Amino acid sequence: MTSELKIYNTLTREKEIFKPLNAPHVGLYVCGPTLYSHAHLGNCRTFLSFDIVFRYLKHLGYQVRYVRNITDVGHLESDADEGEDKIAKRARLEKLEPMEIVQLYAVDFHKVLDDFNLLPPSIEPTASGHIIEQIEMTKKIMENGLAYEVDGTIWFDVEKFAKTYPYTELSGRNLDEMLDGTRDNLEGQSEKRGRLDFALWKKAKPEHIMRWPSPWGEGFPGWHIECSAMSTKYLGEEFDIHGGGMDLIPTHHTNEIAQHQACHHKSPARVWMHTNMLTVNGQKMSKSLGNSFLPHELFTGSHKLLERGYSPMTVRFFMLQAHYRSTLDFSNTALQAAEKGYQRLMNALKLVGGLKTSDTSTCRIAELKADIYNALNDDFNTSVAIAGLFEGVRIINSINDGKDTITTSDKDLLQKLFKEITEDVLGLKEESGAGSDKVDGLMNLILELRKDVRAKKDFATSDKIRDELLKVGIQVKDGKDGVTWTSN
RNA sequence: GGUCGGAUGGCCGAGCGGUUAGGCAGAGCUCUGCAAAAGCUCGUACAGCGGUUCAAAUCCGCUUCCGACCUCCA
Repeated sequence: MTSELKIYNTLTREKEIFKPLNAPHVGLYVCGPTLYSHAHLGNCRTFLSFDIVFRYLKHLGYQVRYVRNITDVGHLESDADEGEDKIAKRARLEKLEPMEIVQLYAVDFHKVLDDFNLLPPSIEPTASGHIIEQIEMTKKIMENGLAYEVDGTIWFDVEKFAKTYPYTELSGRNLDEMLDGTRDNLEGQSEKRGRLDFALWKKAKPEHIMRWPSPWGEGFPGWHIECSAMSTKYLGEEFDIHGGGMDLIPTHHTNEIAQHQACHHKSPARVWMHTNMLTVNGQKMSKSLGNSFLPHELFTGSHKLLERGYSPMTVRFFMLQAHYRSTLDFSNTALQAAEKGYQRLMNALKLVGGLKTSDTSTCRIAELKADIYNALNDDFNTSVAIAGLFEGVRIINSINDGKDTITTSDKDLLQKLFKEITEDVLGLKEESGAGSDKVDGLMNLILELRKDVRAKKDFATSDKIRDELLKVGIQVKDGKDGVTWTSN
């Protein structure tokens, strides 16, 4: 019926047919957030993209174990040796326990992802909960001769590693140029042998709050080792998909692969997926540039660049209208367009169940279904899938207007398709107050009264009801077959 | 500076060798007490300059802009 699922693999730079290592099981690992501040919208886009991957794989019948870590230790501010743990620094500033901060942002993070209707991952491991695994992995890399100790800190020997393994495989960079470009700065970097070397384990300074005992003294794990340790623990030495934001490719993911190979002599993931950045006025949204949006600023419209607020589902739909490997630019007009489109889609979804059926169909539902699945199979092309859905919207409205007809079996197919793609795969849901018994009851009463006054041609009262309802976000529509209403 | 990506109609955004993307906005029509909604019709775009080809938004080259990475970043 439809094509096979193809996924763009950063490693090979092409779309490949997806073949799980141990079907029907699929292992998916995504680099999660570092919890030292609120997650901004750019972060959300990445997790949303992988939410689609997770949902669609499940929809196709795979049993997916989706692991997304939480980084609550490590992550140095710079790779200079006076680098300070980001979380510890923030803790000192706010006079809070590091774990208190982590907790604060973790709660916020989960709340936001829930607002966006992201499915929780199967496992959400924390770095602090896997110190032992990280130490064990570091030991093994040392045994394999690819790491060395300098004063309680363990460094990964990139140049030595690169003699037997393709270190720059993922980034496509030229190793010699990378070494050339940085060699000048080696002075003052006395601890490590090569400028590209990175820490697997860092010695803790006396003032350092987060610290754990290790064979090399008290310290904390390096910036990349957590993902290697945790992905191996929960998904095995080799698994199907590893993902994250594009900006992780040259350093984090490159080093992750290196560590993993140095330890297990094989590459961790078969497919590497990377999402593109969210931009504002053409520039990457990032904390350091100060152009990042917090989700709640977007929902309430409190950000200075926003004219008003936009609902989580509007934003979700907006992001899904672009492909995950393209940049997506954020603006008021784009958001407003998405809001309208999203509402139109949801209205059709509500309409489809009540469509009148006929003996014949004047629309081709099977074809529409194939188009949508082909789009999703083509590297999760939600943009094209949504275009297909809008073709369905047109069909639904047209049947509803009595201009097209549909058979019972076609209607069932269309309804199933709409429900599954919109709700299960794209994760869009109705978010208005509609649907609750109380609101429905109130609306039925109000519309009943309005019907009475209209029968008496009291249009002044009739219009007043309609206008006042509109002010609270409920739109009344007088159709041929009675009155309907929508809420936003 | 090095490396790698982009430039698509008023806006957002797919497509990446030949066929309509889609959404929003705009215009007209139908329906309607009015409105809204919905349907139909219309806008015929691919940064510029060369080249390859029967055929290019899509491939190649050059130019101009823009961005990302090279330092933590989703």
